Amino acid sequence: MKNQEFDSLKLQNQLCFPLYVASKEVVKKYRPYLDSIDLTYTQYITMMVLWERKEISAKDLGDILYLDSGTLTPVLKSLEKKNLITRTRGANDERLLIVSITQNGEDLKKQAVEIPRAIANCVNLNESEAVELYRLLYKIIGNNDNAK
Amino acid sequence: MKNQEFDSLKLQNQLCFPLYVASKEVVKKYRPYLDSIDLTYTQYITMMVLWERKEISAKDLGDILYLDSGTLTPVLKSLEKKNLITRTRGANDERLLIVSITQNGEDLKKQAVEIPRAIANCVNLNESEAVELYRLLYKIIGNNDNAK
DNA sequence: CACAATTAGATTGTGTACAATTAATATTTT
DNA sequence: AAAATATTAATTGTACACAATCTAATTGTG
Repeated sequence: MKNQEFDSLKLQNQLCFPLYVASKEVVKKYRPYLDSIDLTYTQYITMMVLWERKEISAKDLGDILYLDSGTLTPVLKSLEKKNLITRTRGANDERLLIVSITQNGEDLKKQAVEIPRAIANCVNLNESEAVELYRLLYKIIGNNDNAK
Repeated sequence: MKNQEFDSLKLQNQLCFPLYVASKEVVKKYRPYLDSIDLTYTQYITMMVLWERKEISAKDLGDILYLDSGTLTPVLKSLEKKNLITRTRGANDERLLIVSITQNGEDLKKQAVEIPRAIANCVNLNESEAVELYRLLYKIIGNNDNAK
């Protein structure tokens, strides 16, 4: 009886914990593939946005990736050092940092294209499970946005 | 046609990304509650194991939490400094670090018991969705173990 | 027993992740 | 227009997270 009131404090009963572990474990699965193209996971998701958008402000990039400038600034500097992106200021608004993909960055896309499939093969969810997980995760993320 | 081959590289099509974001966002929700009892998230999940087990080796703790000694060593030292745990060596095996909860650590449990409910109220999934998310996450984590 | 192999934890180095602060620029208000 | 406010990045400080390496202790093997 008395113990029941503490059951919620068991690791097994917390949704946050498997979320935290699954996230880390899946990111870890990317590492060998990302090592081969010399990107970290954070650099990789940054490049994924650039592969779609070519050019974007650091602000918009942070909104998409859920990362603030404290995280993004060093990531963007390291990508610039690898000549995958350039960092310039906005012409109309000097506060904006404009991130643009370079030819080098574009070329990297061809090497990265095999990665998602390789990962999908590691994460043994079937199609409908993956769709459902995707939906539930975005429900959590979406709720969060509303709270802002 | 040609573009389709790159669709997998869109952030929206990657399962890893919402997993990574949801994990961070949910952990972030814990922060105000954990601040009030002066614990970080990593310290909190460590204490959760201790609230159940009273005493455990650093090795077993790392296996449960999916953390290695590089992460765990400083976490345990900080918990020791707060007098929530003690760190001693195994009597039979000097290699083992035995982590034991203190009375202070036990007392903290009473203050922590409200946290899971508060978080559950933030994460707007209904019961069956939470159960399904839980199952899918552990399927991912479980698969991973098999690969080891 | 000796010695090779294994195991557990600590250390080192790199890279996030984020709160809080700061600096520069732009916008709004009076 | 001047002053107050807001916005964007960069910086600073703390805390993971993990690979790689190191040290000490234990176990396995001949």
